[in-house]
Amino acid sequence: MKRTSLAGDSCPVARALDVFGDWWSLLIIRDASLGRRRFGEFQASLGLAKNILTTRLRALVERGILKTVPASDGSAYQEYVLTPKGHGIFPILVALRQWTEEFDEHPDEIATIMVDRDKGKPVKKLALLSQDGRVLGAADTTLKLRPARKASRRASA
Amino acid sequence: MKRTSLAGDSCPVARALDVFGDWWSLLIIRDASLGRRRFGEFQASLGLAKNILTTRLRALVERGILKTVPASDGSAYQEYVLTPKGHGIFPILVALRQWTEEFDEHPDEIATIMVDRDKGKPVKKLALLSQDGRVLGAADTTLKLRPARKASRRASA
DNA sequence: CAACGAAGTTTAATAATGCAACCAATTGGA
DNA sequence: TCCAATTGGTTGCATTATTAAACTTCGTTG
Repeated sequence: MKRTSLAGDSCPVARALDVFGDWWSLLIIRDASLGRRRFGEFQASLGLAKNILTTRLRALVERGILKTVPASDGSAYQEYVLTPKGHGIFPILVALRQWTEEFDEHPDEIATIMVDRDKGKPVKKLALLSQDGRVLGAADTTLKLRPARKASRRASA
Repeated sequence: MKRTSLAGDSCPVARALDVFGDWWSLLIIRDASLGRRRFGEFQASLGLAKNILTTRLRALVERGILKTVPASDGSAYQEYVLTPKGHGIFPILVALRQWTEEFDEHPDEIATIMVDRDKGKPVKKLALLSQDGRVLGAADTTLKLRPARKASRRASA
């Protein structure tokens, strides 16, 4: 079976999914972005098996999403915190959240809303803008082949 | 495996992942948003096993992301197209794409860039704004308990 | 109407997941 | 200081998912 790896794919969506596209990683990242850091915190919050959590944490560290830091409350245990690369996933979490807010069949089951810390008011929907400031929908965009950057650096197809 | 269902979770991120958080669904949705509609197109593009594709397509139809339409080129086969709920996933695809563009170790392997159809220029990064127009980062946001919905007042925007 | 292709289904092997039990090091407490 | 509980795992085993490939069932084509 050997779950097909998407790592070599040329599509950036696939490449992202290859890094954190499994069943648990994004939830771990969500928890981390909410300030959870300890193995036990993740395990209690997510309710996943500990061996799976071990595997996932290791993979996320390996891929540069999380890093382990020695302590924080003085104990000899280690903690898992987001790297900048991990913090960069935040917009994806927001997009997922907003999709549920808009399309879920049971919005009454959603417990939380995202607000800006200053005013406490709900944030606006993520907006995709053109360089001249127009709001773009899916139909207003296209994909173009990435212009070749440096010299000849043709990896695989 | 019995992949634990996230359907009943109160976190909107988990609820979204429950719908299309598996290994293939988002790629199928990506393909659909690029205009692919036929079983064979998806299979050829994604290179996944046909039985898996069958399962995934069925699940996505069941969950209201895709719908089957009778034809389009006159043949008696059916096609799979995005519903509005499915089109709503577009920002998530954009967010995934932009994360890879920013953080991938091998950006030279990314084949395409997203441009606005009018000008052909790259789109800007998704921006999260407060209601008064400030750009918000993860640290500028918090989660609040969703206010209980009043029956008489109108639903929130 | 025979052959071909599209769209699945079935089957069997293999890999990922979940659960529970186990274990070593750390910590807290008496 | 010594012991018990907690933390952070590891190990086995049963269960479920994924995969590739062979097989089926149509519709389409020559």
